[in-house]
Amino acid sequence: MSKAHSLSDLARHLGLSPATVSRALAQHEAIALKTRKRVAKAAQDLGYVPNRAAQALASGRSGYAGFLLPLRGRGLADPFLGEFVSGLTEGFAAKGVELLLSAVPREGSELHQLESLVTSGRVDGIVLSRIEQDDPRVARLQARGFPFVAHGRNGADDTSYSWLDTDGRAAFAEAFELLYDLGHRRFGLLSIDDPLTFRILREDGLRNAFDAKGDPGLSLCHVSCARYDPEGRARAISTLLDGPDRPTAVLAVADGLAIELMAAAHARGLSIPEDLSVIGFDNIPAAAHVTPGLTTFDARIADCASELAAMLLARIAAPDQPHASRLLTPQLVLRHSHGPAPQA
Amino acid sequence: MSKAHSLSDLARHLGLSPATVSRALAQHEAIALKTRKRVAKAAQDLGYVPNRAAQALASGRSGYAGFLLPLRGRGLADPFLGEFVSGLTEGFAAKGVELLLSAVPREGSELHQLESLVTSGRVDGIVLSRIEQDDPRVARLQARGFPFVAHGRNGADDTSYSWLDTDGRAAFAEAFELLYDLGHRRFGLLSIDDPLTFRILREDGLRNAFDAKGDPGLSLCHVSCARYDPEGRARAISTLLDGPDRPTAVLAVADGLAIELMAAAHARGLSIPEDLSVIGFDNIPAAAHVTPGLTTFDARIADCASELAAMLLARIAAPDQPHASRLLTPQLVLRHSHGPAPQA
DNA sequence: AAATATTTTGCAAGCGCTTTAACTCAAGGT
DNA sequence: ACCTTGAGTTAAAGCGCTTGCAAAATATTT
Repeated sequence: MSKAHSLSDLARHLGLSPATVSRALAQHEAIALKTRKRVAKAAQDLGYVPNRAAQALASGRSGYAGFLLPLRGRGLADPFLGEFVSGLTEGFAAKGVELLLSAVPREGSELHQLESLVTSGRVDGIVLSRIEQDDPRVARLQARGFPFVAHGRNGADDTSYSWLDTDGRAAFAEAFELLYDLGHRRFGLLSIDDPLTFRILREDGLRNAFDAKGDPGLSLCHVSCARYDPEGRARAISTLLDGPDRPTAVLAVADGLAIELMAAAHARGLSIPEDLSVIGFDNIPAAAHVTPGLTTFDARIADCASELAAMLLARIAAPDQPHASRLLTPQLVLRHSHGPAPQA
Repeated sequence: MSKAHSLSDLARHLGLSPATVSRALAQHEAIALKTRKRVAKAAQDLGYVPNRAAQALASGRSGYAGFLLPLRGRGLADPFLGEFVSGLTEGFAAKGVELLLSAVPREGSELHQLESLVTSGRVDGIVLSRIEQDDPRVARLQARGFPFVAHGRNGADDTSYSWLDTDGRAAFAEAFELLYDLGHRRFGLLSIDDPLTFRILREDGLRNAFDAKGDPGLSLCHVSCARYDPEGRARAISTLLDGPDRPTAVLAVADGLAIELMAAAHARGLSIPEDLSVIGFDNIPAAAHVTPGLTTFDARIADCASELAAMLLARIAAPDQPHASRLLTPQLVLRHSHGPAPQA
């Protein structure tokens, strides 16, 4: 049994035309079911695997989905990205699509990369993560009419593209209520200063809940730092911990920040949760391993990612459908980094 | 200035033939440097980006490198894989190549996946990680004469393919000496039971150093567990910790195992390093964050990965060159999980 | 100036597949 | 018996690029 290396080999072997074989393999309705089965069997037996480049060239679709991996920061060693990309890969794999990981150089322009990814036809669609306010990537892709889905959204009810997001606003409000009920009155908010929408929404959630109390005894110390600047983070944490009237409870917009805060607190001889309650966001694996376990919100990152993969494939298949959006409510994971406010 | 969407558009615009433009963009020597510059400028100005599928089809090279991501286990949330894939992506990106992440389904066959990846022409080369003894993937790829590089090696001096490895044998011997000099005599070895070569080499290193002492007062308790089985790990750890003559020093073949061991020891009221010294391998980020900091070997995973990327590209470019191999010596990172043996 | 060497460019043939439009053939209708 | 119809199949035209070979243009030699 000789191997079939190309469609026409296979067609010849079957006594059919390449056109029919191509359609049969693609499960076209027009081809008799019997023929389809016969072709599938022969393909299997002869070990025929279609050439991807030829398929792509002829059909105009590459069969790949793209993700831009920022090399700034920790890359996939960032627990968020690791889990996210893993989830994407799995979500796409379920539909036989592979993920093209395109690295954004440390100093390079993400937009330029996007442009080339799109116009070279390397991918049929793109997943964007960590959406910023008025994200230029979104604008660019929209202008091109290129299929994409985003993890995160520009405004609270943006329907101009397809997105999936975790309701950080509700989550932070919930966290505030929890801590308030535990007697906390001096709050800290540890955030970042990029225009990432997730931190803005989380901050909003806290601030709204805070303001809604109308309690004059309440204070909120909001500090933020650059995302990739360890010293900046240390400074922000120091502002929180070393100022007068140190907060008794701090919400951090991401687990990584929360964990750093905990370490800094320990270094200062504070104990958690007795002296300081800390709540994070995302539920990265480290949150469970740290001592005490970090109370945080489970964003189910991998699930979000595979859902996004499915959404993208749907968009690619039907670009004219209205945009889908999905707001997931993260579950509060109660561990041991929060507790009653210390007695004054 | 109208956009050039295809090579021939660009050629027409320049008054050259597509052939010349193609060669000019590829920096062929045969094309006058002046022409090359002129073409490059025009391409830039008109925003021309070559179609990747067409290039691939015509040239027979896809321009992608492949990596099989096992979905079993933690995917990229596994700190090793996250760092590794990050490093690969970066290494390839440096040469303008992208990484195709092909997921291996939880229950699927990695070999089948490999086969299809290769014969469909989706990738020009493949990076294999976590090599096993007599790894079937290696055999398959060798049989096909398909370019690949491996992280890890079959035997200590295998020259039948290109690999890069971390000298775990030397490392574990070094760790043993360190602990021996600190007075430890009862040793534990926490390993896994897959036929992965890295654990075999590390075990070897320890055992050789152990045997070389010829000290009758020395004992070694070697336990192992399945890689993805939490209960199995717990059992193995229990064997180590709860048996008679508990070891005073344990080497774990991977940081993850070491960290689990530390947690289990803490749970049993043992303190580290007073009651038990622990040394791991890889230096994953968590090793630094755990308390006490884990003494381990820095495998510089990301660097290995980018080096592997470069090696693969070299192989793809010159498949007939002799195989390269590289043995890196990991640095011992002294933190606080090891110390003098407790007094009997 | 002719002949030869050298550099530079172009022609044309694919690469292996998809897809439009057309074709064949057997069954059903009148 | 003839036309219609629709199911099943195919011929042929690309998709946008690379590349072997040949041709044209220019430089060098005699």
